[in-house]
Amino acid sequence: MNNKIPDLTHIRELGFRVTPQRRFILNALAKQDGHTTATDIYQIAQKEMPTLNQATIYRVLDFFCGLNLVTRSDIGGRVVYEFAPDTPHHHLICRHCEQVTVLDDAHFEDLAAHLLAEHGFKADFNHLAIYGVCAHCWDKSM
Amino acid sequence: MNNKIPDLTHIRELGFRVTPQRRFILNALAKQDGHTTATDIYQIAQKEMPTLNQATIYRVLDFFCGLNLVTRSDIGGRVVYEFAPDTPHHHLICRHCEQVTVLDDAHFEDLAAHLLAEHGFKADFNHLAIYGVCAHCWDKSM
DNA sequence: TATGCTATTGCAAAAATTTGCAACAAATCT
DNA sequence: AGATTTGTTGCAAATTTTTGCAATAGCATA
Repeated sequence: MNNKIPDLTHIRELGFRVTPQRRFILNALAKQDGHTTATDIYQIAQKEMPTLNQATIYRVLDFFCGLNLVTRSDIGGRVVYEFAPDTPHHHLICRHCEQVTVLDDAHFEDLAAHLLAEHGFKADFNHLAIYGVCAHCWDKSM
Repeated sequence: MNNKIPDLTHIRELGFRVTPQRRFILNALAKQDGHTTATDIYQIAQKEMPTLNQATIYRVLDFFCGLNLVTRSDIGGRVVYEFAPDTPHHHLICRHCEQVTVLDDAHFEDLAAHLLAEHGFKADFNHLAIYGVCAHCWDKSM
């Protein structure tokens, strides 16, 4: 469980505002620790902050993604959000069992250097979703 | 423009059916040559195949993605589909100007080998969307 | 060519997501 | 603390996407 309460104050220096809605949503994501749906957050809000509007949830989620405070990915057809951990990482998603494995960012350093040298493109590999077949499912199909 | 008419008959051998709807949607994607929205297809259908239902479009698009005949990606917040070209490729997307550059699959071979050796994960890097800043925008911001 | 099985479609309703706009409320300045 | 500015929210309507189910139509088999 990801228990640390995310710090939101620094966004003020970027010209944005710290609002109760934003605090609530970021905390909700941090507590969920994993793949959270916009609807998940709405349901949590029904109990703890019933005035929170759905549209706001979508807008805030989008806002956080733009700041890389939150990552958005499409896992198994569902759009899920995740509080962005301090260490960048990625997901290996098995097409068979949909099991998700965390992959360290280090694997992408070579590739990033390559893209910069060859295309002048400064890539930030932020929370990539890589599909394939995991070892377990691969064994079974043989 | 991608003018070749995609072959759909081989899916029959997989136990699926070749329907006019599927043919129409795949051809539409092939003709569009690029990032096509579900709504784009619906609008084309209004003229050329008015009976085609929206739900069918989403279902068929999903079906094609599952077969890797079509790729689905999230570019600038919009979900776009693309007829899967014979040569696998990826997209470099600039966060500033949203310009999309095509990147050859070859860059990922090392990484794929690495994932297989270390995690036993057979990755298929199918049409990745890599975000970052392109050379042009990077220059301007300095 | 006719028949049967069942994958696929259309329809309609539900659910999810986006958008414009007026009201609200953070943050800054006095 | 009060006034001002303008980034954000709530609301309601529009749009997009999903879902259950009955009807349809591929296509394999005879």
